[in-house]
Amino acid sequence: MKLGDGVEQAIHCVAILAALPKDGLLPAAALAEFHGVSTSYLLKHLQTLSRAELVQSVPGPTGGYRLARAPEDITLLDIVLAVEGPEPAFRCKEIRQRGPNPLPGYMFKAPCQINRVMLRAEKAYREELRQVTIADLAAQVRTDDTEGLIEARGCAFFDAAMRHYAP
Amino acid sequence: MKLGDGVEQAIHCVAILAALPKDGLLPAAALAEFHGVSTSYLLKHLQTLSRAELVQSVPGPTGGYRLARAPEDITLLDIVLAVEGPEPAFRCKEIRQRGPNPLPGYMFKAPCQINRVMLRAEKAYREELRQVTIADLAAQVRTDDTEGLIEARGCAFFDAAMRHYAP
DNA sequence: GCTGCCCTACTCGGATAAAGGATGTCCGAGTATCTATGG
DNA sequence: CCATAGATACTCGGACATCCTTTATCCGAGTAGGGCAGC
Repeated sequence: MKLGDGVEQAIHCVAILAALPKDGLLPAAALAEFHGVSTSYLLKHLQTLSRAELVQSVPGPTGGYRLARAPEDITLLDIVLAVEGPEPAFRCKEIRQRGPNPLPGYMFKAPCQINRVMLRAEKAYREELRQVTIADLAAQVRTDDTEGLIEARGCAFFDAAMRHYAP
Repeated sequence: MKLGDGVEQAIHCVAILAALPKDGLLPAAALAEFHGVSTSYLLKHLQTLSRAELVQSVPGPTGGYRLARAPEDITLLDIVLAVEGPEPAFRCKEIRQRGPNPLPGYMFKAPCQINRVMLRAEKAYREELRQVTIADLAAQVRTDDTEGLIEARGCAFFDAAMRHYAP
């Protein structure tokens, strides 16, 4: 039961991308430097997000990353599943069917109770994440940032690194 | 986001232990054979459960494992936390505070929104597991096992391997 | 002076090494049973 | 015949290799912009 650091990085990056204007564009190197993490490693996760069609990659010298959808349409669950993989954390190996003298398989047509409960718990977990969008997150940050300092830092950063997307 | 196989093994073992009589006792080798898993590896997890005081270990030639509490007092959450560790799956590294020109720490007295949401989701996950006891699980299995075949297999197995606990 | 072409430099993308944790194995400490011996 | 002491064999417990997933890195493919030559 451990989530990789990539999840946190990915979420923060998507949140940053959501904060810049419609045609904004940020290269991976800038995102990595801003968060103080390894560029090449962050690229890996950004590529994953790109394959999941959460962010869009623009190649070329003035390229970078931008959101592929509106912030309201990206949930935390989308990001977590993209980075960590969609399969559930608990995977029933059906060890109840193994052992020296296993009963025939049709005896176990009812799903393993343990598996059911574990998946139900995981469903609750995902449901919580599904209800939070990147837009919600941004709104919360704006509420907390009463003095506007965090936003100011972001603007300074954008000025230095941001590019414009010309479709 | 991946749970080790040890979790499944541990839960099944606790469920088996809950099914035998009050003074019943099963050695780890028997549990491993019944589930078709590595004995030494299962021992590792049984020791963990023992340290968490979910099961009780009895040394000696007629020793083995038994439950340390009533099945009603053991939840799935207890087992999962014992095996996987109590710390949350998502650990906020506060990368928002890192980077080239970080703002002073007091700016971030409000907890990271991302962290808050992730922990809330995990709380929901744990709450689901907390509400299911080993006794509930056993009751469900009995309901599904209309023909009593699974129970019969269990009895045959117990006859061969079970010992009695003399306090 | 303007236009078109080529070269360069910077971006993302996937394939490739290194590290950490999970998995699997081994040997040591302890105890109830069995055996043998003495009363 | 009974009790007791010792040896034995089987149990759990923790320390030790091994493997695989995760983490981190590097080099290659592609593209927009700038420079240069030609018109």
